[in-house]
Amino acid sequence: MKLYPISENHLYQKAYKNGRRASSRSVTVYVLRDRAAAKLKKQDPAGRMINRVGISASKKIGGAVERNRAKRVIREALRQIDREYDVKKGWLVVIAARYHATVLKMQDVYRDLLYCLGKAEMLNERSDAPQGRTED
RNA sequence: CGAGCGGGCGGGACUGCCGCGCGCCGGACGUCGAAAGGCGCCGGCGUGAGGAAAGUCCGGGCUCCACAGGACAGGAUAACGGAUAACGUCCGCCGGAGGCGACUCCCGGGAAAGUGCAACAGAAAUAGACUACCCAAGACGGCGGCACGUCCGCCGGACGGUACAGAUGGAAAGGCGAGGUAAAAGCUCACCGGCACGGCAGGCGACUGCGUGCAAAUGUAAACCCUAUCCGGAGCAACACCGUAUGCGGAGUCGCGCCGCCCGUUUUCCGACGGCAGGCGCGGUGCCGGUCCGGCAUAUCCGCAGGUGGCACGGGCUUUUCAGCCCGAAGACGCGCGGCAACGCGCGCCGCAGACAGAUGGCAGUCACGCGCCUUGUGCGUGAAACGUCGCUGGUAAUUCCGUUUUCGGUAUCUCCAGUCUUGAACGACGGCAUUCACGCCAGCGCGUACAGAACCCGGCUUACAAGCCCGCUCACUUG
Repeated sequence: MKLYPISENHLYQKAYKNGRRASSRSVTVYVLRDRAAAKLKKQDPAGRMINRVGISASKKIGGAVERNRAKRVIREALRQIDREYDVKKGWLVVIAARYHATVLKMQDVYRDLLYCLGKAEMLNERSDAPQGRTED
């Protein structure tokens, strides 16, 4: 999956204010239905629905090295989840890193993120979902 | 070996799978398009963080503001000589301070232009006279004398003279000695110290040594200040271009006075009122990012939202034009030469990441290094203890030989007992698939591998930094 980043600040504000929220010890996830999803689908050369994702790591969790590390780990976890599960499309997803995201291993962040996405009702039921990983 | 001083290196490595940014190539794919091509997708190749990328403290390049005006304000620097594109950086050197020394220092204009401040203590704080010392001269008072005067002698206090002594203080207007005096004082002299010099010698110079002269001079300039030198301001969120048809926000299309054209209302006219293009003056506003002077502009302008460039070395040439070639460059590396050094010159060679929610990663494994465990080990080594054998010491019984009448003494062999780490004495050698302990090594297991992420680009400074390694020098000792 290619990541489509959110660059507009007001979209972050909307997601924080109006989005569904789910948090764990390493990440907090905000999701909000993307009003521009249809337009983006039309613009997309492949004509697919996409999620726009923004990963936020504040200065609270550390310096530039720690913030980058948190973002990379979260991005990698999200990539694996997207490959192994059926994530709903057409949403704004904002993931805010918390302090533990800088310390934990990717597998731990993966579990946290999966839990949060499930709680935010972003996962479609898929019969082969949990076992899909092994079949690959 | 020990204790230090100065400088440098280093910044984990590899493999597999899955990914990311940028560039190039390929594609029979998707989409937009008339096409060229754009955007995407798939595949391949190349490339992709630091010594500090950090702090943003200095200096430059570059960009714009009016190519940068005048004055003031403000800021920075501060011995001297050099290096450099430049610097507050670097090198050398001078004086001072610290250290036995290697060496170090966020030590370095002016307090004989002015203003200020100097707590406490102390008699006194930048000048004075409290205690103290002194009556030689002068003044005053008292007493006495006679030759009675503008006289002489004695005494007094301190009007007066002095600043030697006085426990303080960072500092008491040089120190110490001699002379000198009524008492004293650089008042005079010798030595030492200080300051000055258009004096001599050395050095490019700061300065040093010598000489001559002088007696004025407490500290503080990280108090104001003065002197010299330098600095226009802001920064890539600069700035340029394309879109600005659009959205949002802000300021405004102006105020007063005078002149005056024209129009309207009213009016018989004069005149009054209103409108309006223009001119002049004053003001306002904006810009010339501190202020003033001076200048420009005055109707639309400014800011924020998008994209491209800046910008990933620069420039030029060319029918290989998504390419090729050439030249240059405060840049990196190597060699040579010059210089004590910073550094310079010449030659060779390289010429190297680039986003805009921000790429350079995730996971697994192997190895390296460090630390811990080592009651994880049929592991290895060393040491100690224990054990065994031999030796040795003491005792003991028997036997041989010698001395001896015998008791007994000596000597050698040997039995048994006790001992062989501190004693009365011995206090050593060897051994092990075997016991215990300690240390080290090798495996094994576990943990750790720092500080930290380019954002226009260079030169410095400062700060952060795990383990490890190297070079030069100093002091102390000669075996703990």
